[in-house]
Amino acid sequence: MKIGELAKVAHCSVETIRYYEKEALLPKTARSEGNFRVYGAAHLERLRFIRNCRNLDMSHEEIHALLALTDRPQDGCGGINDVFDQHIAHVDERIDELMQLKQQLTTLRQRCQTDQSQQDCGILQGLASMQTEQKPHRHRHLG
Amino acid sequence: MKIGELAKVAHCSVETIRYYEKEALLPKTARSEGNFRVYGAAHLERLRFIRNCRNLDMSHEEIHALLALTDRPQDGCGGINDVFDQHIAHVDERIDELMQLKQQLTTLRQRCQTDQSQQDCGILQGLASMQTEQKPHRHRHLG
DNA sequence: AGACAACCTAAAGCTACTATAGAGTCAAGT
DNA sequence: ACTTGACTCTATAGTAGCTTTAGGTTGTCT
Repeated sequence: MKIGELAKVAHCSVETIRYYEKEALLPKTARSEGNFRVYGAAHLERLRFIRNCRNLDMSHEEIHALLALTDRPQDGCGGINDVFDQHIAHVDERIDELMQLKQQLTTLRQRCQTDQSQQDCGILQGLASMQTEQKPHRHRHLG
Repeated sequence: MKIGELAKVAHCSVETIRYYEKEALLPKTARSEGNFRVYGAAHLERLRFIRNCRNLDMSHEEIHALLALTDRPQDGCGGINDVFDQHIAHVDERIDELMQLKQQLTTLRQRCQTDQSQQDCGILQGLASMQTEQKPHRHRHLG
């Protein structure tokens, strides 16, 4: 199977596959005579694994960790569970942050209900006058 | 006021201020004899505005739009309200996505409660076998 | 033989910064 | 006067996870 077909069955772009190879999430493949990448079932399985992890918003770092763990099947799955639990914790944190954010936005939004003069716009007043504060920086891969 | 002092009172880094200038969120300032940037109260106000928007997770694009609107005070604040409403909608969408994600993660997590063999690990089985699907791509600045 | 799709590599672009390198400015202390 | 140290300057690269672009090669069809 060539890269285009793999991309189709795995529902991702050709460029993404080449990118994963460069990032060592996927191994380097054999090449055809004309220097085309050649893939088999094992590659598809690994790519599916990666794409599923990405759909769960895991970072490449987390996926690398998972793949390294699965490369040592004799170790059991405790480490895998740990990576998973940490990721769930990340998602929880981000949800909490966004809920607070929404609260702030809604409160501010209520300060201007109509299309009035900018002078009187409660949103603009709020944005200009709020005390700017430091935000604790968050987990980047969850935005 | 020099850049270091502005950074302190606005609670952001010197580098961020220079970056905002390059991005045209802040105007180019006058310079001192020794080529240092010189700021006044108006700059501080604008920077506070920007930082407050960023704390509300608005993108530079959104902030540019807001600033352009405030540069025409005679237009009223309807456009500003629109930008705000759209941003709130973005946050809502992202919260919904993360809630669904959490649901998936939790379900998957329940498939493996103990440190067992990888062969039997329900999480690994899930990651390997789930149908990979296209995700609608989300608003980048909310992660 | 010529056209066209699919493939190749390398490099730049995206967001919103942060970090680094190397050089210049300025005020205080000796 | 000289040095030290804090602050400033510009330019460049790095971050995550791709996407896009440019320019060239391979393979297939007519």
